[in-house]
Parts: sequence; structure tokens; C-alpha cells
Amino acid sequence: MKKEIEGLLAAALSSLGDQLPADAAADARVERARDPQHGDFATSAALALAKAARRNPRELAQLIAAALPASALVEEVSIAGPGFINFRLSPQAFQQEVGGILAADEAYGRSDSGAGQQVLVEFVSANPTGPLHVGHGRHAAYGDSVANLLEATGHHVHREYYVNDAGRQMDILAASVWLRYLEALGERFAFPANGYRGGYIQPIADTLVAQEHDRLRHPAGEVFAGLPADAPEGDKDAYIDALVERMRELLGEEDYRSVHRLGLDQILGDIRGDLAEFGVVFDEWFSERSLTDLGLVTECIDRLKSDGHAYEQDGALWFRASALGDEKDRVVVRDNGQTTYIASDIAYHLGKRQRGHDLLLDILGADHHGYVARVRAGLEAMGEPGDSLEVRLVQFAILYRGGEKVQMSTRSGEFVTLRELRDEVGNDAARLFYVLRSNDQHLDFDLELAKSRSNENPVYYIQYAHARVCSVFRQATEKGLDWSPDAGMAGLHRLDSAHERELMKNLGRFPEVVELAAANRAPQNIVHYLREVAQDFHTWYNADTFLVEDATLRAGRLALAEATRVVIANGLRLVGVGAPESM
RNA sequence: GCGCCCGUAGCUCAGCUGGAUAGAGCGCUGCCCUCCGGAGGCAGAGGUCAGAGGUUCGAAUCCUCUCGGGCGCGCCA
Repeated sequence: MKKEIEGLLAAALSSLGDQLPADAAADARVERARDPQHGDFATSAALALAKAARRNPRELAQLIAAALPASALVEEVSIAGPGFINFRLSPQAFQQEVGGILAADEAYGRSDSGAGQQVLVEFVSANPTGPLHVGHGRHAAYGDSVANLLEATGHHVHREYYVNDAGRQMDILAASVWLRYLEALGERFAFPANGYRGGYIQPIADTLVAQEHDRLRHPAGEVFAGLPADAPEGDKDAYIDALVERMRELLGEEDYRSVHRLGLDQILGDIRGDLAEFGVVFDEWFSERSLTDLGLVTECIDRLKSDGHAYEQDGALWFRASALGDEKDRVVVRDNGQTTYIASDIAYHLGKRQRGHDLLLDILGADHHGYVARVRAGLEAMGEPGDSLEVRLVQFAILYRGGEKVQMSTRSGEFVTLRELRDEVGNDAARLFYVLRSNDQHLDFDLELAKSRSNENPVYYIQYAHARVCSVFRQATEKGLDWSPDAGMAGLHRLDSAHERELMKNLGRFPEVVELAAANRAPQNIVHYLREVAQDFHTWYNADTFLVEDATLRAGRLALAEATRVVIANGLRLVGVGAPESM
């Protein structure tokens, strides 16, 4: 709809070619008028061009208005205020759009404006050391919704989860599993302060017992002999690292790896299942370890050195990131010869580019904001454009139950998991609440509100509108009142009440809202829009009866109801929420 | 100390690539079921868009500063 009006304006501007600056076509933009008195669309093109054209804005507006091609869509064009050109659309313009919605059905709202750009969206990427918690849930819901929006606007999207399977935390997990295994076999000892104490370790240890029996068993005395003191007296980090070392010595590299792999596989499998139930499916689970195994990390480090982006100091190798916009230089190889996470991250992001992705969109926790400049510097050092990396930070989610804040502690594994949240409020409420707020805003997630069945709860309010439409159609069938899209089209010209006009107008905005939400990575735009549509629908439903005697009018109203249903279903699908036919 | 993000109605927040009188929900006040699902609808009160400068024909939106709040500033990831 908007595009048609912009087309008319562009035609007018180009027909005035010699009287306007050469780049005037860029101002062929219209916006939705906020105030109905200003019609349906408005353009400030005359205001923007006035200076360059050396005319006063109102005069220029007259000129442009006069040059507009005639169109059945436009009922009235007027000049207002300092030089706005307002367009009032004809009833047919809106009715025609309803027909367009029915024809496009599930495709309504989709566009190809992304022109096939390859976008790699990386999100969640939680360390596979335990189940996902409610914070990860927000990342999952946001990242997947943004990916959906990008797909809907013609981007080629690849969803990826970066598996941190190479770091120290995974070693600690392997040790934790092994210790629970030893306990299960009867060994007695104090569990390390820094080990993973969550209950989810136990089943993994049980699997290990079932697979290996006591083949990996060593007496506790042997395992803990001569280790430094654990907390509180000693350093818990030094203690756990020494314990991991001991485990590797006693088991040998091959058996150590198999315990490590078992822990990783089970936890990752659990995460994968959790996300799948949440409607989030990744195209790829990318292993950090594979970067090292394929030699990509060393390759990157060699390139840093040969291109003069690195230097040695205090026995470590430093990446000269400060020369590329970062606030300081970063260690890439430690004095003990181990590479750091930043080395992996540079290799990882370079690899993303080499796999053919134009845009690398990372969804990260707000506490990772310092990381952005680092990776961007790394990409630039590898000869890749820094702006191929886009980072969206997601702020924390805080759970409330009624007015009470739910305490969340990552210690001792006592945190609220995503699965617990989903079980309590349901997938639909969880997904919608997670994207209700802008990603850079803290999220207060009220469990009671998410479960409530009233108009306080946007999930039910929107879904109810969808179910209501379905209910009307069920009623129509019961009463033997047949309806078809063709009959609906033939009745559209009868839709002329204020409520119908308002609803039609808002339905026609959907493609614009999708476009904007995608461009701004802002799924909350979709939710707020759907709430408006649902409100318009409920208002209309209360004001007018749909199943009237007059067959033509009835067909037209059912067409509009069906178009509403299509828009709500398409919008909810974008944020991963279901559209129930009854509730 | 330096850097990033946030500050909009009593509460929770939309709106932010500048546009014409700043929106929603909750809460508050008063209404609407002989009617397709009342899990709904209608009406009303409620704001110096944290503050101060600046750019502009026009600023909640862009720039600068100040004041509040959050988060970062490891040879952890």
C-alpha cells in the first residue's frame, strides 16, 4: 500500500526533474499520518527539497501535488501545515488490500527487500556445562525471532550455536562427572568448591557407571593425594585445575576425552531438545574445538604475526587491537603456550566470513559489550570489513512471582531453568514475554502475569482474537452459511463502517511493520502491532454482528475477519507463538 | 577513573534512520451481556519525554555537558 503511494510520489518528482535537485528521488518517501485529519499517508518531501529548489515549501508542495498521476487508490490530496502533502485513500484502496491478504495468505507480510543477503545469526551459545536458564531463554526467543524477521524480508539466514567445547569450564565439567562417578562406586571425599554441583551431573555419572563399570575407578586417596588446599583455606581455582590435571594423569588422554565427550554430548543433547521444544532449531552447532583441530587458530595467529598485527611481550603474544579501535591490546597466546579465547573468536569469525556470510549478527549478553571492539578489530586485521559484524546485546531478565522478585543464584546449580519456566507458563507465553521488551531494556518477567487469562496478558489477548475469528467461522458453518474467498471478495465493497475502515487500515500496515521490525532487529514491534490489530478486531466484534442476513455484507465481513486471522497468525509465527483455533 | 547501555503517565513499557496535538496495558472513576466465545467492549482523569545548552523550518528522536541507574574494564570465556 505504502509502496504504491511512494510510486506516485516518485513519478511526480521525476516529472518535475529540472526544477528539483538531481537526487530528489531519494525524498520520495511517505509515512503513515498519525492524525486521521491528515488523511492516511503524508510526505514531507516538499519541506526537505524546499531549500535546494529555492522555493517556499508550500509552493513546492502545490507543484508536486499537481504533478501526481491520477490513481483510483487516492481520494484526496491536500497541502497542510508548513508544506506537508497529505493523501486520503479511497475505500477501494483498503478493500483491495484485504483481497490481497486473502490471496497471499501465509505469504502476506513477506518481502524480498533483503535481496538474498547471507546473514549468520549466532545466538544462545551457552557453555555446555549445564541446562539453559531463564536468561538463555531470552536470547533464544530474541535471536530466533530476529532470524524469522530476516527470513521474512528476503535474507538468507543461517542460525548457529557456537559450542564452547574447548575451554577450562568443560574440563571442570568432565572432572565433576568423574567425581560423581567415583562417588557412585563408593568413594568418599569432599566435592570441590568450584566443581559443578547441579543435580544434572548425576545422570551423566550414572551413564558412565553403566558403560564403564569400575574401569575408570581410582581410590579417593590416590585421586586427592598432594593437591593444594581447596576453598575456603586455599585457592579454589588452583585446586580444581590441579584436580583436572590429576584426572588426566590417572585416566590417560583417551579415557579422559571419553568422559569429557560424554558430558558434552549429554548436556548438549539436553540443550538441543530444550530449544527444539521451545521452537528454536539451529542450522549448525559449531564446535570451538574444530577450529583448533583444523589448524585455523594457528593460521590466524600466523597471519597476525606476518601482517604486523602482533608482538611479543612478557613471554606472551599480543594482538595489536588498539590500532584497530579496541581500547587495549589483547593476549592471543599465553606465556604457557595456550591460545586464548580471543584467538579462537578471531578464527571463528573469519571462518564465518569465509563460509560466505555477508553479515555476522551476534546476539550476546549485555555483559559482553567489551567483546565487540575486540572481534571487530580481529576481523579487520584479517582483512575483513569491520562492519560485517553486528552485535545486539540482550539485557538481563529478572523473574517475578506476583510482586516478588525470584532469587536466582548460579551457585550450587540452584537457578531457574528455561525448562522450568516453560513448564510453568507455557511456550507461547514465554516466547512472547521474552520479546515484549526491547533487547536493550531490562526485562521484568512476571510469572503470574504470564499465566493469567485476561487482557492484562498480551498473549491471551492476541490469541483470543485469532480464536474468536475461528469461532465465528465455526458458527457460520453450523448455521449452514457457506463462505468462500471469492464470495468474500465480492462483498468487500460493503465494508465502510468506521471500525471496519480502522481495522483494514491497520491490517495493511503489516508489511511495513515487518520491514521495520526486521531492519531494527525489533520483534517487540510485531507484538505491539498485533495487540493493536487484536484491539481493533475486538472493538469491531462488539460493535457489529458478522453473521447477518444480508449475504453480501456477511461475506464481506467474514472476508475481513479472515484477513485479520491471517495477519495475526503470520505475526505470531514471526515471534514463534502459536495461533490457536480455540482456547 | 575510562567505556557501553538505560532514564517517556502512579506502575510496567512502546515510540528513537527528526515531522504536524507524545501512545498502550495495568491501576483509578463511571458504564455495556434477550446479541457470532464478557478470556471482550465504551468513556474519563493522568506527562515541563531526568535536567541544561546546541543543530534545524521542525527534536522524546541528532550533538555536547550535568545528574541518576545497570554493566564492563584478566595471560577467564
